Amino acid sequence: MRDIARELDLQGGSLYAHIPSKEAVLASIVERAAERFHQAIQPIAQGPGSAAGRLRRMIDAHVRVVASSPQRAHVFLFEWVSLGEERREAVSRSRDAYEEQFTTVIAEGIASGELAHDDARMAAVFLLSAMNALAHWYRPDGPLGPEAIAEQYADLFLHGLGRGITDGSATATAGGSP
Amino acid sequence: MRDIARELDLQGGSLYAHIPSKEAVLASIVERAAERFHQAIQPIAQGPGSAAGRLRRMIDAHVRVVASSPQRAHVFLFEWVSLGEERREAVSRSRDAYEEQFTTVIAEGIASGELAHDDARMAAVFLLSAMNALAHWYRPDGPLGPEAIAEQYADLFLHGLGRGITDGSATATAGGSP
DNA sequence: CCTACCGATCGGTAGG
DNA sequence: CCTACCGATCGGTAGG
Repeated sequence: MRDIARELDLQGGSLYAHIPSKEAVLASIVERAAERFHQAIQPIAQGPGSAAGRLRRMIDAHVRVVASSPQRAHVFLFEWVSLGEERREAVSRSRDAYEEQFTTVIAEGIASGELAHDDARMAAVFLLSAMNALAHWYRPDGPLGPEAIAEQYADLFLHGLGRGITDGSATATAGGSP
Repeated sequence: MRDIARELDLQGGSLYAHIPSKEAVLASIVERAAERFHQAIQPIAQGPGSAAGRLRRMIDAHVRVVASSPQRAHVFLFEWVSLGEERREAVSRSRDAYEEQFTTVIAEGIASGELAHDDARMAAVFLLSAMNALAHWYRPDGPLGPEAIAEQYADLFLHGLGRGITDGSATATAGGSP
């Protein structure tokens, strides 16, 4: 808190003229970050298009949000556990709803025969786990931009490493994306 | 530290008759955990078998190590960043070597034409990210055991969600594993 | 928004 | 391994 105060040219205690508590600040950061993720994904998940196509765009959107600020993403994705019980449970519900968007699109793809797997929720957890780890290692000055990472992750998720029949959109020479 | 002391029926300060510092204790936990992972994976990676077969067994081994103690895995996988610079860099090298085992097997599979992807390292990061997140959410009393999770993760990694030609070992009714 | 301060807790040490 | 304690730091508050 004293670091934050210094950054604002305030004395430590003076912060509390503006905020109720340290936890409230963390909660605010977490909730704003959550909103960014939801707003990026929702229109795609509930919009038109094949399941695979929507997943590809959802992966791109999610990766972009993480890459746009890995620090903020880290707070949302990993530091929310430090909130008190009440707020932590609210965030937990919000995260469940977010995961559900992925699960639903995957389940739709499975139901239509477009995709193949027997546990849509596990597939969603697998995908989100891989994407969220980006907040640990992504560096804006690294060799790969968010679009390239998103494309590779989409290829890996939709096609794996198997030498299956591809639909033509993936595992190519890694060129233009969505 | 006082919690640890209490658990040992000692006074807080008495701990320091046995250990040099708090960081040394963390380092010890991290290094022992690292060894478990290495020992589980190395003989498989460098042993015989097809690349896909070895990956399947490496995934099973890694998931089992995480599931055998999610807490210990959490310390190794996520809390090593709190170590001082010197020890942190040593752990970082150890983690790179571990990742490299996966990268190598994947690259071998690509070289032989058994697997298809153009960036073996990214594929390894993708896989390890998904598996390591288990340390966040795996519960021993959950519905899925480590074998079932490992099998699903191997299917997802090797075949994705696409409706490609399967090699017969995966995406079946989810029965017996390696 | 500052001054001045609170009680609690932290990792760690001296001396026995 | 205990007693007794160190200096530093923590989130937060009273009173102006």
